[in-house]
Amino acid sequence: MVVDQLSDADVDRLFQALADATRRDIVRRVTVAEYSVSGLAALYAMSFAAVQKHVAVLERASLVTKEKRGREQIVRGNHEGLAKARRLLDEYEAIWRQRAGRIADILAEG
Amino acid sequence: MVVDQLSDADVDRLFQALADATRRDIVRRVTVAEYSVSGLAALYAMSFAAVQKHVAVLERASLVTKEKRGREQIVRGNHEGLAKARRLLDEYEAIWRQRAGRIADILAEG
DNA sequence: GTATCGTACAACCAAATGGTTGTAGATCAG
DNA sequence: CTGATCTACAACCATTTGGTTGTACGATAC
Repeated sequence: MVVDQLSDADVDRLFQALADATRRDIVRRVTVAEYSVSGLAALYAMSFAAVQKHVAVLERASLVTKEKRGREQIVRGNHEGLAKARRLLDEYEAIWRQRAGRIADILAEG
Repeated sequence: MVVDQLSDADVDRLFQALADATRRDIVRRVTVAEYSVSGLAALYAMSFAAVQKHVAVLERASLVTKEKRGREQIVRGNHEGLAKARRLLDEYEAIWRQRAGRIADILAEG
């Protein structure tokens, strides 16, 4: 049962966003607690602009959300994006199990 | 409980490999049935060499395996890679649920 | 008001990506 | 043996990516 209405481009963006260690670390951190962009930037050995770009990539992939608070931009984990990624991998697993089932059937027949 | 011994680079390769629609399609197909590299190449509007590169990316990410049979190279889905990716997302989900639990606790206290 | 902080964004650069064509080595068919 | 098929890989090209520095602007502190 296909539930999500995700275009190929959406899925590309999702996995692409997850394909970087710094971004995965950001996702973990903002899931546990709130961070401003500069708060995040302070954690990594790279420029503010670089971290800001990473956050933008995660936002486009629906893995985090940003909310303006005063002059800060608060970054939070977005469960929806993560859930979508998981559901996609679940579909692949389902295909795999079907295949395993068919093989078992064939062996049972033979 | 962390089970896998995956380096950041391994995880990068995994998600990077999944971040392309052609490659995801290849993974689905070779999970369902066996294909030679040229058999796969016939399915897509791109050169044999391009498809071969995609297969190589998937192989490095442990999402497919190749096995020589005569002059053909048979490509099959590799469940291990897929399972690793899923387990990673499961860990993220676990972090999310812990967070949700903490929030529930705070609300219960307050 | 002025200085500072947090953010956004442009311009730039090196490296990686996703594609191409061409060449060459194995393997199989006749 | 010869020719066709399957694969691998190099060289090349355009675009994207992940980083940099610099500039600009709104919000805050003094």
